[in-house]
Amino acid sequence: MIGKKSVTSYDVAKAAGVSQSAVSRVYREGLSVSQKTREKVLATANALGYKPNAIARMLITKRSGMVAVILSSRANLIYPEVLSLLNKRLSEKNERVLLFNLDDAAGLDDILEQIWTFQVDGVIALAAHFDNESINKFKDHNIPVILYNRRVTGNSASSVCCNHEQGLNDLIKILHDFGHKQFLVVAGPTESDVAQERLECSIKSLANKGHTDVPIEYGDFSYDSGRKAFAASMQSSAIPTAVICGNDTMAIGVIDEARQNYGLRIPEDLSIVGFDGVNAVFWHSYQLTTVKQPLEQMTKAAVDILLEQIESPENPAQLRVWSGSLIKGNTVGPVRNEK
Amino acid sequence: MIGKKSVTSYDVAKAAGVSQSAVSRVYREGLSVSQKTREKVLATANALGYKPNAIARMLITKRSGMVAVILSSRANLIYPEVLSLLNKRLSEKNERVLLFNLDDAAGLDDILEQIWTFQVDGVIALAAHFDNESINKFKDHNIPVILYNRRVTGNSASSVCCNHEQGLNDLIKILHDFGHKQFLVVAGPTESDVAQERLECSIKSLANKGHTDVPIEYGDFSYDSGRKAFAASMQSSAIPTAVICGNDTMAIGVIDEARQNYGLRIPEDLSIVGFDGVNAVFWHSYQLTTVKQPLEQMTKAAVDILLEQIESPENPAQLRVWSGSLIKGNTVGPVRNEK
DNA sequence: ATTATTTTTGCATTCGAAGTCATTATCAAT
DNA sequence: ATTGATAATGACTTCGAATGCAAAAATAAT
Repeated sequence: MIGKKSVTSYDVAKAAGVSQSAVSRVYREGLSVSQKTREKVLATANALGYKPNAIARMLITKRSGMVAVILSSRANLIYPEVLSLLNKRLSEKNERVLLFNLDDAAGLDDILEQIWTFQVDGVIALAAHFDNESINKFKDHNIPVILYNRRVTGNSASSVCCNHEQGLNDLIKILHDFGHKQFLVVAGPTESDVAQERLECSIKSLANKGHTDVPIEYGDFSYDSGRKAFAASMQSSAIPTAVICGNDTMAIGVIDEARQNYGLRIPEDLSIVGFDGVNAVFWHSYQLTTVKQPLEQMTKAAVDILLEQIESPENPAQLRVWSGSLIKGNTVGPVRNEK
Repeated sequence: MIGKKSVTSYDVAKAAGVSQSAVSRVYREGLSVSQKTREKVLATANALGYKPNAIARMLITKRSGMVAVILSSRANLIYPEVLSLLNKRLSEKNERVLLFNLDDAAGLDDILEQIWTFQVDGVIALAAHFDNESINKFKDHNIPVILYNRRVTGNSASSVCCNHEQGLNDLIKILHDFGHKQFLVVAGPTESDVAQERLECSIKSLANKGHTDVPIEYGDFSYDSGRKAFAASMQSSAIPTAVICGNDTMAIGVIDEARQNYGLRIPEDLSIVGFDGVNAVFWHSYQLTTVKQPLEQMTKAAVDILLEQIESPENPAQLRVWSGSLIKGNTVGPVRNEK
């Protein structure tokens, strides 16, 4: 019962009375095989239950048909959706997803090692801990990399990004036009590039409107960290009337903290904006004003660019940026006149 | 520049002045190599940047070092967490995750095909559309399968499950003890086994307490479907005082629908329970009473059992069940006396 | 020192499909 | 019928590491 040996192309060849090469040709595109042989091979292959061995094929063709996707298990709620979209698109292109979790810088070497040995065709990276030095290693190994929401200096890797600057400009314009003057920025973890970029864009955009020295609290993208950040801010001297959060989940935390522990009404007493556009922003209790990342476009482009680079590695790296779409929720309103 | 050819064991062998076999042996466990050669090989390998080619190794050893994880992109929020945990545990055991998305029955054949050709060492399945017939095919291919929250008749596959019956008994006992008599069950999609089992357990448990002919509304595990289900129920003749939901996300939808469109207070006017224990149940606006799946235990066991079956395929399939832990939120209370 | 024993080592083969190349069959044109 | 052009075919080699086996070296026992 362990004698289950798999059917090989030789078995099919023998049974069909042709050569192994013939069998191989039948299973590849655009190779010269007569109609007769093709049918004969397909028939016997079917009868024997033959399936080409992907491993053997990888070895000789140097194409594994696998793309490494690297992500953090961080609280950033959009990653599951991104992953699902990526997987769908990649499988349309006949590539599989080999998944890697990168939570702290320590695990990086291990993952890189595996990526080399598994000879993946390409890499899509969504992880936070991913330094420039590592990115350059991929060029040495001739493995194309697409960065998701992370620009890189130099031309070593392509990237697809949401236009955080534009999104935050939109959000901050609304707040500014409503007359807000006391802001709080709740930033994501410092090791995250996305968090960093959103923070910088926020500061810059606020400065453009004449708001400087805006206080900053740091969180880790999680609900609880949003609550803590707001609570900390309320202990300080500068009480905000508008909070700009590094992502939606923290924004939701801020909403709950403000309501529960400070009796504030949203948006009458406090305006709050987030970023990402996760499902929960539409929930009635929150209705967060935020910017939705164009995930479909971004993932589609990520896959398209990656495949293009796999086919033609000499093509230059490219950067593509999409604007997010503003979601007008119910968490922003005119500043209340302090008595 | 395209001449980047990878360093092979032969290259190392030549440079180190030993045979290719020697190099190979250095990289495997428990094979006879002298201290001297080991060091010599390791040193030159390091100098040349040699990394064993996993593909070639797979071909000869018949172990791919990859486990297929099959999941639906369904709204079930715990999957991302499960996936992350599985990935972590599997990588500890030196196995990688090859990811497959199964959303409708149509895609199943394609996925199976890929699983055979990629010679994965095992499969962990969390997907809804996964019929018994397919499960049996794995036995033919000698590929062990672990089902997540899905029991199978016969002994063809192992499974790890949350004890839905116990969890629902706990929840329903609370509702019953509070005097509820008018129930509504909001079930998940019929094609999901988890949804099906939770529905059956709910019906049975309610019947044990003397509640029969309980109305049922069906959703698809999403927030919106929870809202719709509750709205539909309110159109009917039997107005519920307690709602038992097939998962947390739908329960949250029910809460919002009840509050927003029917002006009901939770739990004073309506009691609601969910199932899963996702993060959002702790959010202040909801504080859902629910049962948390023991994900850590389940994922750990899934991986342990899988590895065991990979090592010893003759071992019988096993079923392991854990009780979930009750989360006492704030969405359950005594039934209000109708005027 | 000699034999017996164990440990190291390299040769040759294997895994399964793909691709090169020379050969043969097929068909059309003259 | 003969030639030329094209399509189809199979023998053989390749990818890179693992392993059975026999030979060689190192060690132990006598």
